[in-house]
Amino acid sequence: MIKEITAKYNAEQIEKKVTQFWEDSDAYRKTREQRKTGKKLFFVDGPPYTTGNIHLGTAWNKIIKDSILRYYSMNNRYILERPGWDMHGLPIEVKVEGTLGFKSKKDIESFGVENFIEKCKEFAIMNKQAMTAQFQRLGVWMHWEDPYVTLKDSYIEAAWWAIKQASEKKLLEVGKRSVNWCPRCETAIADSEVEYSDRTDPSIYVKFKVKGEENTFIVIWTTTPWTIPANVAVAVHPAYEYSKFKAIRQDGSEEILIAATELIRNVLKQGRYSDFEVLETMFGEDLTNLEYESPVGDLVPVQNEIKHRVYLADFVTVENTGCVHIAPGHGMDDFNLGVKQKLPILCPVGPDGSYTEEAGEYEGKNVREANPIIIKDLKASKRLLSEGTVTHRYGHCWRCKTPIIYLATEQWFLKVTEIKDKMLEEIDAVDWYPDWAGSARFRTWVEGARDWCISRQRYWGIPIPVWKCKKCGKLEVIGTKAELKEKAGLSGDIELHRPYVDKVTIPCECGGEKKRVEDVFDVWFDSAVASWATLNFPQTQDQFDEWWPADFITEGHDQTRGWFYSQLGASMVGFGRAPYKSVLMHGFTLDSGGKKMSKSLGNVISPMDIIDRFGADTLRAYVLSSSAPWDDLKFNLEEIENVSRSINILWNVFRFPLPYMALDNFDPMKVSLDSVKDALREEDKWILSRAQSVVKAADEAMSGYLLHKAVREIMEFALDDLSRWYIQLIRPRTWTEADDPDKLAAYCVLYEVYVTITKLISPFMPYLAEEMYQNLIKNVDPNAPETVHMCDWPRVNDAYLDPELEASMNTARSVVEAASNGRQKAGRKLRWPISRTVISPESEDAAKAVERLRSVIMDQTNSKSIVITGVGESWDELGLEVIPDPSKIGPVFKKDAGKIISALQKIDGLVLKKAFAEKDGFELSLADGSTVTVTPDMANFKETLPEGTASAESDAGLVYVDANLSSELEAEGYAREVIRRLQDMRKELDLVVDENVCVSVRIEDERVLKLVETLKDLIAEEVRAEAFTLGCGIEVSGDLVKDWDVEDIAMKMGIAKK
RNA sequence: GGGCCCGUAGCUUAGCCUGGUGGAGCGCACGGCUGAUAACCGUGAGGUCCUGCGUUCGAAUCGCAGCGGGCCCA
Repeated sequence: MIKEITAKYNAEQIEKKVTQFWEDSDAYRKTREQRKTGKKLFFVDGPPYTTGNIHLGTAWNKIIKDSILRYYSMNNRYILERPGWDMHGLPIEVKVEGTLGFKSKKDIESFGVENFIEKCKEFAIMNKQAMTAQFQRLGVWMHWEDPYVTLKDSYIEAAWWAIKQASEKKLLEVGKRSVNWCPRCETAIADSEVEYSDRTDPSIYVKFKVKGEENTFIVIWTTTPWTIPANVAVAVHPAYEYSKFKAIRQDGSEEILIAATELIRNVLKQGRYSDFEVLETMFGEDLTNLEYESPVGDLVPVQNEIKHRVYLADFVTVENTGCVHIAPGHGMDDFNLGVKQKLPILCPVGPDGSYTEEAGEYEGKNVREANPIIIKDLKASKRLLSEGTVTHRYGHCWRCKTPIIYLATEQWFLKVTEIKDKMLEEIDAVDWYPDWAGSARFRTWVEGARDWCISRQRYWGIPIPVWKCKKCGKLEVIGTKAELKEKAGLSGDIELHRPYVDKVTIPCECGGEKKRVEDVFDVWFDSAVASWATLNFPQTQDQFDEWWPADFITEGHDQTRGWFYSQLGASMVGFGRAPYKSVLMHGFTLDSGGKKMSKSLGNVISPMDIIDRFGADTLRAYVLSSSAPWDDLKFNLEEIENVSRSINILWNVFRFPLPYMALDNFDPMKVSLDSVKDALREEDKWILSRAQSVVKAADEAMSGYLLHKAVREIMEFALDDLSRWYIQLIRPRTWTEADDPDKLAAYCVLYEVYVTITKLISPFMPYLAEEMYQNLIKNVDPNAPETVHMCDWPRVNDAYLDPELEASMNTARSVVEAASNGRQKAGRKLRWPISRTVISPESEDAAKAVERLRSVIMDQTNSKSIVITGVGESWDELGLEVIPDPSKIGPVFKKDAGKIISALQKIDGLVLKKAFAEKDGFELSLADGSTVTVTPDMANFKETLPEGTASAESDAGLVYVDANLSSELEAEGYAREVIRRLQDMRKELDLVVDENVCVSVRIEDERVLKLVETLKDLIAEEVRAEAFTLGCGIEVSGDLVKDWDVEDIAMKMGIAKK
């Protein structure tokens, strides 16, 4: 049977109870199991890093996923969705280093790689467990017991398999390149791991002395003085004009400088020269023979072995000097130019960011610390033209925030540039939500992509499965653990992590021994293989054949460069196609001011705090409804409170009929909607239609992943249509005590609508939906599915759809609002009945609507009758006031005009208007007995309201409220006032709803007393008074006695409990 | 510096694709209701639709330029 429920929505209690229920009933597993015959849907979860607690962004991400999957499941999709965990990589190494107090790789080496790896593993597993619990509290249904984890050997094999594919397809390459390097982590990092932020660096102009020319210098500019020891060339633009000019100082000293002509003034300003004289102009290409001397040759001997020259390059811009310092060991462009021109790739800097022996005098110094020393040396050798600082965007390591440097080192690359065209084709084959996520954003990113540096000189990651012969240099790429064991001649099991796998050697054909190259993969490569790793490929084939590729994935827009990209790249290598068919790109969570949440700004909001305060369903409803998925979400606590209030109303809606239904033993299994068909009122049909329309709208929204629209539609229906309207309309019906069909009809309709709405909210507010479902449906129907999440999504029932009725109800609601407005103008409270509400409909449709919903309007306006005039006609009781027009009367009647005006104002407008309608003049009698003829242009008309009435506009047309009181109406008004106050006192006494009482009421005003006496029985019945004394000067007593002022009439009321 | 997205009332937003007097919710003020009651309803005030220029009879809507915010990149 349907049960009564708690007065207040208590999220914590409900969520606890439902969680327990889901667990006890094995609800998740059964729900998936039940859809086994449905159409398959393969979802791949983008794995969060196991580095700590979940944050608002990851919460939103999982909530979106869960809502969509629940919706799909209810639509009979058989879903595969293992949650994933990204458990390798620098993010975790850096955290573990932090807890151990490590500062560099040396600390790790002395701690022992094996110990370090175990710590990383421990850390990742611990966080995985904590984060799992947090996701579960959000109500997210995924296969938590069997997630995919990147640290498992089987997962590692999935990555190895991919890299072997790359090798076989000649897409894997090893070579020396200039890469982003973190001197703290002592590893290469990918472009995608570089984070840009402002930083202040030196800004220096340096003079490179031209060989064989006295006192002549090329001027370059740099923000990295530490790269000067690695300089091998200067680049100029072939098409720019350059000048050789004499720069003269105040003291008369002179130098001959070379720079772009346009930038001469800048160079002069920087060097504080006072005058100049151009000696010669030329194009960049004319400068290529120029040779120059290193400014630090004395300190860095290797510099003296290099022939420094000027080269041409298109990347040179008209900034600073137009001559660019080239150090191929320390810059991407520099490196490329170096390769092209076969320049020496000088890189006198070690992995820890300190100069090597090659740097001569600077050996051992850290490059950042070396900046001021080099500046000092340049100054000493008179090669420094100017010195300053500049604040610019500079790359930092995404994990430890150390400023990156570029180092030319040996690295492994995936040759993305070779498969780029096919990748772009695949982008077009994928469905993107919104469309521009793929067509604009992702496409632009892929178009600009470079080869992907996938090697890292670290410990905690998937080891790169390449074994290299120490003797002959031959490389061997291993695809699986079995292959490795076979080739190495191993029998027992091995773990594929470092350092264990490093110990495995493979005999080489040449008689030598192959050892693994020491690098591990870029952690982005881990998640890149998730779509097949989660299907246990390459270990098994059947699941892969059955499910791959993914039907759907969804992640934040930062994943354009991340997971959307890495997956596409790896999958192109492995299978030559995209691993996903459709992608929803969602936004970021920002603080209320639109700034990103970060620890340093101190504006981070924990989703767990929100759940503790408001519950998971509230957080879910909030993040889903407050913005379109792809827009950023400005987190706003006030809005959470609003959503919380809305859910409380939904709870009240749900709760409202339960006591009555319980009292009446209403059993929806026995009384079907069909059986009360004939008793349905218009409003019943209306809410049934509305429910269908909402299902339709929600379906439409969900088909484009417009979760915000779906949730808004549903909530609006619950609040606006159900709570604010339908329930108000049916309240009196639920109070009738007899078993009349009218009440039953209301129950049945309400029940039907509740069943629908319970299912509608279930993907979005799964806990609340379950709580409602168990009481409303499972309690009365033992054959119903065990959980609401096993139910089918409501299907639109066209038989209930009645768009015309929905439109009519809107009109009727507008009329009621207008009447309410009119009452306010007339000063009559709703409690006091009015004799008539008059509606002057402006269209046939409006008239029909009002006619059809006459009884609704009558009830809600508390009117004794509803009068509808003809379409377009005014209410015939309106008066017509004549407004004379002095500007027309004056010229005709001159000094008599005043008399005419006052006479016109006095006559009945209706008479005058009628006369004008018949002929063009009216004989007006003046006060002195004479008559004049006035013409239609001399008078305007204004409608006037009868005494005691007021009007307001509605969608249907003008609405008039006749608030004039008859003694019957007045009696009822006072009676209602008395009833309401007695009810108030019953409430105060905390009486049970049907508890009888004894009531006494003293009214001093004789006239009012007489009026009230006429309705004494009604009052007694409404307040359940067994004994009711009413009179003037009587004794008032009881358990509660109160004095009241009712519209300036003093009353004393008492209630005595039985 | 580039790509994409966002900018509408104090706050959160609809409308923008397809041009025609900007609509909600919250908050505020006033009023109402009182067997959902720590709930609910009505009315009102509140808008340079980020700014400027352009297209057009007409621009929140289309175009261009700029400003602010976000993500990504250089």
